[in-house]
Amino acid sequence: MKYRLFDGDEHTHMNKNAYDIYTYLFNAYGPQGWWPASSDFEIMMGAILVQNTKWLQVERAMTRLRPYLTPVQIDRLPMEELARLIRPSGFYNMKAKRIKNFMVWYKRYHFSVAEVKKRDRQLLREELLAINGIGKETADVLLLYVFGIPVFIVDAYARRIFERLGFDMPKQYDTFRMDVERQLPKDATVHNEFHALLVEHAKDVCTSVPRCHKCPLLSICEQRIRT
DNA sequence: CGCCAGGGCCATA
DNA sequence: TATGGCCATGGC
Repeated sequence: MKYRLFDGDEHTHMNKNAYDIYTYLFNAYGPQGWWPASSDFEIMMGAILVQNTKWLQVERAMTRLRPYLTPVQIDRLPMEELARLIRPSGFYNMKAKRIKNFMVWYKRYHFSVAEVKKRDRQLLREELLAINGIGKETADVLLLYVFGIPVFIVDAYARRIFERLGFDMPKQYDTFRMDVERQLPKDATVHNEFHALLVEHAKDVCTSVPRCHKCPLLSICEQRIRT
């Protein structure tokens, strides 16, 4: 038996589960104040470094990278040197190249977040996705946490949590993303917190795939239609 | 020891 | 469209 997340009329209360989950998590954990970085550029680097890696490894890499943590310096850094610095994050050759690819794009905006923000949202997402090494999740992290655009980030944690709660999951990234976005206010702050809260919840209690019967979130989700 | 983490690309069918 | 191999470190 599975629960359906996104069936029915989107204007009925039956279709507000994503927002109910958000509300529960926010009340349980409080505001998270993400992304864990002290500058926009650090968020950009972190977004790439965290690909399929634990955050602890990103912190190690970031510590080594911090003396060079400005766009101009990273842009100047030889690929081999960059790879050496970010080694603890794993996949360091790939990621060094991906950072370089990203820098080529960012340079077109004169390393200015304000410049990028002038761009149309849809176009901006497409531009980011056109960079080799920037996939949908990484693009959405940048859109949300750097450029303040309200998007739902579909990561392994989000999939795992919704899966564990018994939802019949959309397979496609954008399908899942848009289904959730439809249920939340188009507010960057809400999406910012939601993603952070899902990560927090995942690290807290939802640490493995098998279904959890104790999670308090289940009582919220059980109000849903059964299939 | 083996498993896997806040992915993404590319080749193949 | 959908898998599978690949990239690589460090914690458990």
